[in-house]
Amino acid sequence: MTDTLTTPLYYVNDKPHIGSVYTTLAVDTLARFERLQGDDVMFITGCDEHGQKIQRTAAAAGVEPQQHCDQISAQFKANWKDWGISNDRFIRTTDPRHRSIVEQFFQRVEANGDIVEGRQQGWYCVACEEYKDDAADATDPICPIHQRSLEWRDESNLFFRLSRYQQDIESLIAQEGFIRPLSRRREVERFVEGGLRDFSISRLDLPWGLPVPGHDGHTFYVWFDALLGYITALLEPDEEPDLEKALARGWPADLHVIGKDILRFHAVYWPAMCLSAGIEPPRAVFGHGFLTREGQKMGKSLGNTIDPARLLERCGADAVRWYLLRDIQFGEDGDIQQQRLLDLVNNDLANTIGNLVNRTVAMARKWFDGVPAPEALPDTQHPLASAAALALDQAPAHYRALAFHLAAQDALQLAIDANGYLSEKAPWSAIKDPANRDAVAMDLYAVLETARLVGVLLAPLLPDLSSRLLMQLDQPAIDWQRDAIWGRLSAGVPLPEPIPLLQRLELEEAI
RNA sequence: GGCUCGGUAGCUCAGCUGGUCAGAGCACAGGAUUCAUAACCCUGGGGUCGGGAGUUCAAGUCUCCCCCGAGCCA
Repeated sequence: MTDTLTTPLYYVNDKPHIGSVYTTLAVDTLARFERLQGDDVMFITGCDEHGQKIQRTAAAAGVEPQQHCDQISAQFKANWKDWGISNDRFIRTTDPRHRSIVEQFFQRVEANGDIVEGRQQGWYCVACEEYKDDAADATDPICPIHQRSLEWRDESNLFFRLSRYQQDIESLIAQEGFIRPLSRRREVERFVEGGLRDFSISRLDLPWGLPVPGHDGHTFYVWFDALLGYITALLEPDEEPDLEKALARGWPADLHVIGKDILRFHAVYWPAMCLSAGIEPPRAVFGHGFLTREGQKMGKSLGNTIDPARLLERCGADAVRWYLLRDIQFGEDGDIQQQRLLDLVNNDLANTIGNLVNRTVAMARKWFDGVPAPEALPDTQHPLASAAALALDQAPAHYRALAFHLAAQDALQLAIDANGYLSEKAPWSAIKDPANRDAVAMDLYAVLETARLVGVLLAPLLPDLSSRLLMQLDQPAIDWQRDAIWGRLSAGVPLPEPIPLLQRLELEEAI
């Protein structure tokens, strides 16, 4: 059974921004968690490359649309590599196989009687790729989102008969867990209650799009073809594009993770399209919040955007992942603050966790040449074993619920407990009396074992830091089922000289 | 303009169905300690819970109105 997880297929209008990174880091964390659990995961990301907006952006840059798409999507691909994203697929909607999948899908929908011709006239925003509801006699209406003039369109389009799926969609979104977080569900419910209207799925005279089979001059509306990318992505590399084969490789998707702004497309339009084609709708959609910066909305016009590449270079993936996923409740809006990023990364990662490992390994080496081997290993009654059991019990549920901030807390609290335990036992004093040697050995073993479990707990969230941590204990984690258990740390083995897990961040200038 | 979500200590937020709910972390101040990345441990100050009215024996916690922020729609 494959768990299919997706990010949105990012629009190649511009290079990756921090919001795309945020979404992708979250899905990466979930994907890593599931793999550690032993689940078979299909993690999909990619790019959405059609539409008038792309065509015009390319024209403005003086290049062919395909060339533009090649450039931008290559940036996305490289970007995910730099961030260490563990995606299994990177799909581009200009992949030739995608066209074939879209055609097959469309034919099913049409055969089902859900495609009708209609006339659409009104004011259109190219940036939104959407018709607006401004009055026909309006003079020079402006798109409220993009602050740009709308264009008058009057054309014959193909429509998808969404209205036929009113009941199906109502019962789908009523399902527990289909729309998450729960606080976002009502918004969609209200929209659906208002009555679903058929929507246009094609455009005339738009060369940069996939042609609609059997309807000369029509190309698919970007949204119609983009969402199908989730299915195309399931194909094995170089596999012939067959819809059934693709579906067999991991459909339905278990979870689409998206920004809250495109919830409707994923929770309403897309499931209806699937139903029409006789395909199971996705199992769940998670709409997360937006990021602001120092209390302000980020935007080009404000000049306060964050360049992800620069952020990565300055801070490193561990630090950014920790800050974004531990400090912001995934689902809610969040504010990025540089000082706070520094405080949290330095306190939590460098001081609390990093220093815990460093000091404990140092003591173990100094007095025992490695992991101590006390006469009796601390059993599950040990206070740290109880603390670890609690964290190991809670963290999986937190990861599964995409409550990354809570999963982070689970691991962090365990490290805090271990630091507290060290203070309480003060092995550096106790060791001065040879009579205490075995007690100290037991204490240090317990703390090292706790540190190891902190590393295991952090593996999905901070893969790099986690592997460095486990390396220092000479216990690389491979499998959660096997390693997330108290007492697995081998006693009596030598330990390498400790290296600080994470250097404290110092940022003079703004990121 | 309509809908949805949010507005709790300087900052980020917990507070479910109303009665130890006024909390945590960070920041700040003081103390203790030396194994360690000037790290770790302990203690403390600080908020009329966006504003107003109402329901109730009792309201961050319910109702109504208003203000601010975000998203969706018009």
